Amino acid sequence: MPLMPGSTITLPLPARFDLTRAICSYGYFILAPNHWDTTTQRFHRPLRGNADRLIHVTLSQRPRSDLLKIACDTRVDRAERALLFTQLRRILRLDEPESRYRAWRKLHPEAARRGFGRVFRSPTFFEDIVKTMTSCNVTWPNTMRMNVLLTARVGNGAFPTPGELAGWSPEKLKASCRVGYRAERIVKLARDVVDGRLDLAPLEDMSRTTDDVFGDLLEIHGIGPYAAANICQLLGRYDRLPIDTETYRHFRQEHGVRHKADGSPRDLHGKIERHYKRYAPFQFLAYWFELWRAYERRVGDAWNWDAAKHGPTFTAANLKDAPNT
DNA sequence: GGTAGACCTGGACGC
DNA sequence: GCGTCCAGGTCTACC
Repeated sequence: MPLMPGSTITLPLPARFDLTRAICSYGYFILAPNHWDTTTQRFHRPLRGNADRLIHVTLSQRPRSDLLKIACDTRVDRAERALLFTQLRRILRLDEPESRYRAWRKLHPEAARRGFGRVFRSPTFFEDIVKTMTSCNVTWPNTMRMNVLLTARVGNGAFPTPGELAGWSPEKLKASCRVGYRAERIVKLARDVVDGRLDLAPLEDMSRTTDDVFGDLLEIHGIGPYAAANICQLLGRYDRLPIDTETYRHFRQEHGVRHKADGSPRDLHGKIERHYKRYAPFQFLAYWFELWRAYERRVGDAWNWDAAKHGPTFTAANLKDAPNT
């Protein structure tokens, strides 16, 4: 992505922050419109400025620097700089208190040594919900394709806003972006947000309990137990585990649980929750660190993953027979 | 409360 | 090239 002349701004970072680790920590970092350049180790994506105008940013950090460098492809004013900071703080989880991550590092020294803590997410809560919808009941390469098409055909190069998606019919979205039956759910979500029937702010309220938020998320059409738990972690609530078939596969391979000893899926579900309970309230981070390390042992460090080359390898068919060495 | 079947797509496979 | 099967999480109808 060529850099156009524009503003370069900086954002202070907490001690020990590592941009590479923070970005390359969750699969969404290779979903459009995110782009991680494995050669330069820089992160590109479009963000929204005044009146939702597009601003392409390139993020970089010098070794051991406590400043994030943000190169923009256009000049930004003070108001837009504040908008960019809000979105970037969310992506990098800089809006979460550092004390939480100190507690996490103390609880899990191995993760601390690897610099694993802040897990990548989207610049807006809405994008995280839609990305989660596109990751359900579908293989990972298909999730990647849906996000490419949503970005290209609805968002004109950026991830679509609720307003943009609300203007599409489910039929047109299905045909154009290959999202299948998710089209009706995505459009309904967008329209509910635009029309004020769904207020996302209470879901981001960290003074509420996770059980409360989880229950509200289940009220959203298209969000079931797995998606709600995943959205909880995206909201910074790590005490819920998004357990899916990939979790089952990983747990069986990583912990040597045999099929005969598994019992029913519900039994295995309970076993998984009991296993990670020791890391409360950071169960998700412990689980994800373990799963992410298993992926890296197979295909190399995440910061060298190229979307086109490595994306298609993350399918159950490819992973199920390979040992977690 | 539990369960079966439909939803939708793309890839794998057999012919 | 075509048809069939499969993986994936959620919803709905039914018991």
